[in-house]
Amino acid sequence: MFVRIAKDQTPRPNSLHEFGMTSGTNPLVSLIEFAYKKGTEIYGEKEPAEYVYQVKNGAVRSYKLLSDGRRQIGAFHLVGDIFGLENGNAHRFTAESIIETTVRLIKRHSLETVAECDAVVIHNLLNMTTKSLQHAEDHMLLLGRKDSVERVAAFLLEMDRRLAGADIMSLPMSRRDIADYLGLTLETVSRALTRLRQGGALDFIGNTQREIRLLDRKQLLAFDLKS
Amino acid sequence: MFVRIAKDQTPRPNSLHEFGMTSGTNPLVSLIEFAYKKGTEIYGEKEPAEYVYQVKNGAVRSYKLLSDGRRQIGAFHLVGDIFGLENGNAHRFTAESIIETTVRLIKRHSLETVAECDAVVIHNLLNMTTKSLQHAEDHMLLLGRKDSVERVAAFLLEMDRRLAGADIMSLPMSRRDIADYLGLTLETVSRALTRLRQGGALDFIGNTQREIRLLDRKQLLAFDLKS
DNA sequence: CGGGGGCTTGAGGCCACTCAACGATAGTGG
DNA sequence: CCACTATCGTTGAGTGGCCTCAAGCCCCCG
Repeated sequence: MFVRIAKDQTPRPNSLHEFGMTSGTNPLVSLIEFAYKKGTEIYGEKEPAEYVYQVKNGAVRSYKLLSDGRRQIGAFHLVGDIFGLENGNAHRFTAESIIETTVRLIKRHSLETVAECDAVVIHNLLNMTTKSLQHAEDHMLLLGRKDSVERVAAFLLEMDRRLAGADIMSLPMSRRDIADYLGLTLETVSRALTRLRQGGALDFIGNTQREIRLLDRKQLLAFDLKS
Repeated sequence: MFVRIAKDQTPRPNSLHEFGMTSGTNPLVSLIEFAYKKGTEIYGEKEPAEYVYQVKNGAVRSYKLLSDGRRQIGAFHLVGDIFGLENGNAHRFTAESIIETTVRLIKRHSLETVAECDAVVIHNLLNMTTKSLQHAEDHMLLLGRKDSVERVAAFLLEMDRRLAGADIMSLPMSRRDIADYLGLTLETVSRALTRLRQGGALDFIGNTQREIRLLDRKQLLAFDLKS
């Protein structure tokens, strides 16, 4: 692991911009980068929330554990996503890198300082929190009321949307991660994928099973019978 | 159904206070009351969000539906709770009164107008949204990874906490509501309650089955093995 | 080449669901 | 006051979907 100060001043997918700040607005906000090897804990549940994070490269899982080891992944954070944003003082999830991952860090304290003065910033914080809430609400419906094939279909469509673009999507997470996200076991996820493949909705590419091409989005959407 | 202007000026559990406003601060905010009979829709999913609501009396369920009728209740709103607060323009749940219910209404537009000027108000909006998010996150763990008895135990403890006080808690919602909140069927909820009763964790009071006395909170907490 | 991790597939079991019957309660109208 | 009905809750029997356990394959990597 190594730390380095962000050098590139390209104002592209920039944390400051995400929060509604221009680079010049506030020199208080320190913006550093940090790299994690695959499977490294970024922060733990109930740890004090010192930083807010943005994925620059890689992918992150946020999860809760029960004492006997059962795990529920609440969200995957992909390139560009901001995570670890807490309103209280402690993190409510454990966050781990799924693959080799680089994140941008913002000191929470400095963000709060800015937020107090700047209505735009706090407005953006509200928008981000609302987005997380919306995702959680949809996920409750999935976890409470959908069967395994419906869950996997919804997952694929979500990843297709969020991995934005590529005809073939390359999933960073394992079957176990997907299972713990969908409230299933890895075997059930595998069987659901097989059924969808046999039904012609998708196909595996390459020799690893994490590259998937969606052949029939309509069929997947048919499993996504929202309201 | 009837509408009437709120007469009582007791500044006690007052919507304005909840949003961080004193009564005198802003005369723009209209504060009216509305009464719903049992089982009445307050607003529907995807309807434009014109009002924000606070339960004065009664209880409300917020739910999403799948096209084939499967229902997931995302939250119960009890006395004092604020609901229907959206950041976007549309409601993301359908809200229905569970029993005869009186709510206070605030025009969303007027709230937004105030929020733009008042940092305290928008800060409170952020806090409320965060609270909802936290609840949803915990509920995902329940729906994804807990068995039926654990879910029912968690539900009872939540209601015990939120119905605040009374030794005997009087649940406003039916077994079906509880089931749709916990991602179970009503029969499974009933069986879980029976098991907990036979285990000595609780007891039914009266001839209706909705009045429950918790006899052994420790036993219930033992099912609530969080992290 | 051996070992380990990830994925698939099969066999069997269990927990929650489905279907059904029954009792209790509350509301309704004669 | 008493049927009559509808609603709600419990309980039982049987089913089914997902989980558990296990084996085997493939790929990567030392």
